[in-house]
Amino acid sequence: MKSSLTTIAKHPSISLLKSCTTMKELKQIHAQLVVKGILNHPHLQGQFVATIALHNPTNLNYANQILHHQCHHPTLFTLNSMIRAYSKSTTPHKSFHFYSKILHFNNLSPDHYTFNFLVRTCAQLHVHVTGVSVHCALIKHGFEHDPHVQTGLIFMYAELGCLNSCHGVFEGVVEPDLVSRTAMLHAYAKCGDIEFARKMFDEMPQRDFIAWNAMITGYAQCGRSRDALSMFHLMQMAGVKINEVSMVLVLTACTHLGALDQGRWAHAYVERYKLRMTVTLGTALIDMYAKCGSIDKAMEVFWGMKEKNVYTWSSAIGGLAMNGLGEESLDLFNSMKQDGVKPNEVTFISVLKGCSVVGLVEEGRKHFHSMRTLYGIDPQLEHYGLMVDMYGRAARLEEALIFINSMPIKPHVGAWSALLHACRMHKNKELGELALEKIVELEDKNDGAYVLLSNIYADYMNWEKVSSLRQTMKAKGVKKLPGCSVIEVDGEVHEFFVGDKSHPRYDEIELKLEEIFRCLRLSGYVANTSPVLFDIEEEEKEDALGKHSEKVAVAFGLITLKGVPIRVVMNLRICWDCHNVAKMISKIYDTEIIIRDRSRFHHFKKGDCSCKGYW
DNA sequence: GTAGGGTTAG
Repeated sequence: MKSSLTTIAKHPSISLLKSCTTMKELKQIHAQLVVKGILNHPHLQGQFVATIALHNPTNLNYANQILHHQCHHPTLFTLNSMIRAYSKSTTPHKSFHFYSKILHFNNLSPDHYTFNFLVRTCAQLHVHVTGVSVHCALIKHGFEHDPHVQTGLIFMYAELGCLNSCHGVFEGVVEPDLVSRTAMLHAYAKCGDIEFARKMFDEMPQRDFIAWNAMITGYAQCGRSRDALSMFHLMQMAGVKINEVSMVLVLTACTHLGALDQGRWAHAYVERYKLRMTVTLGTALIDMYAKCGSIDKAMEVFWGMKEKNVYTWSSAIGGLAMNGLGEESLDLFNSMKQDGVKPNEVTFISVLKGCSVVGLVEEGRKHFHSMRTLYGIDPQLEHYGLMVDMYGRAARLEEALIFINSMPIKPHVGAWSALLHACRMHKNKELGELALEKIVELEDKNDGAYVLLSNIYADYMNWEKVSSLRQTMKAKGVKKLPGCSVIEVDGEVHEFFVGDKSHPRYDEIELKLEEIFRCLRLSGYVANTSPVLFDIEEEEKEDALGKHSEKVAVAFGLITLKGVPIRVVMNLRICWDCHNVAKMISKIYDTEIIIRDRSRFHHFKKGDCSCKGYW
């Protein structure tokens, strides 16, 4: 018996399996096993099914069929492998089918592996009751104290947003180690308590590179990108090993900050230390370059990547669209399909942006419909919002309204906001009023909507309406989100909030701003004070406008960055006056200015902007 | 022969 087992384990089919890439090859081996009548050998069956199921997610159905039709007595190992494979798939709920099989066979009963994989499934599913039932089941079967299962549970409850439950599980861990502590740190960060996560990190008896990475992730995910970068520098100083995951995190932080210099530094670091260029790392690089205004470099990285997944393609398509290169983004979408990569809902967000930015309405409609007909993807609110935006930019406001009214789901703030933006762009007061009404119905403190409508009134010099809108905002307690702009100089990130004078070189900046406005006025600049809602004198309005964070950041850029393009990232949409000023500065000071606002890039050069006045 | 912590696009 022993010898026959060894023979089977060393069966050439098994070693062949590992290098199998195509379905055809797998089927050949499958046929051999069936012909030789050894598929039901417990050991071999497990190996075969597990290898197929885990090798490639598209093989899962095949593994499932084999199990269903040809394995009459599946082993625990085989069924566990199926649960494991489904827990990582896009249909994790199917894991439960195999769990019930384990319960159904009298000779089988779930073990610690079963529950470990099942807990992963629940984390993927994001269904609280299911998670809790699995937790109860594993207690019943006596695996509550298994350290692997416990860590899995902490991870699962973190995914479900139940910090208390994470805590409960962690308290039951007899000897917390590096792994369970890191899982807990991750849970705190994931559930929004970053300070406590940090406390936990600081109090850890030892920390390895994964613990550091988890802490950096925590900062990056709650929007504290600067802290994420500082943490990375501390990690370097502590002499901890830095791997490609750390660099993905650094790049993500750079992307959010628009910190191109530090992003370039990270790229150089990856090359110098020959870190593994994984798909994730490559994608993070593409996204960083694209969102920091260096789209050529982004595409260079993109074309240099051997392996690309749907994230990689979507990033590149979205990056091109964001940089105003709509046609190129659509070409790339075609290449993606030719490459056999199936687009998902995020890809279509990028594609629709590409259509919208160059006004390709018919093409956009075609892609929108293909989502459901060709790919079985139900459009989400974002997709509807982008369609409205597309009609709106193309000055087809009535069609935009018809589109909104024909939505099968209740139109959201985003759809109406897209219409309102279009109304501002094409100066349509009546539709603008309707859009605001709808937005306020849904979200009565939406500052952006009030500001936009008041801008429309201001375009018509209807100051009475501007002022009455201002009163309404006051009465309802609507507060404008303070503008903030970020600029990177010599690898250091400077943040400017509107009205904040705390920057150490603020006096110099103020002098520079005065100089800029003197030059601008000589060239015929008249401030467009319409975005200033306050009930103040014209001169003061101009002053408030002059202190918009993007202007302060650009002024600082002019002082510090001689002959280098000025790159600014801001949190709001750029206002019309700042847009105008940036155009003029680019001409008068003969400098390139690249501003990334909430929705897109503006490349200012020789008095013009790449957005051609549409944003 | 299976398992625990960190990563990418909106």
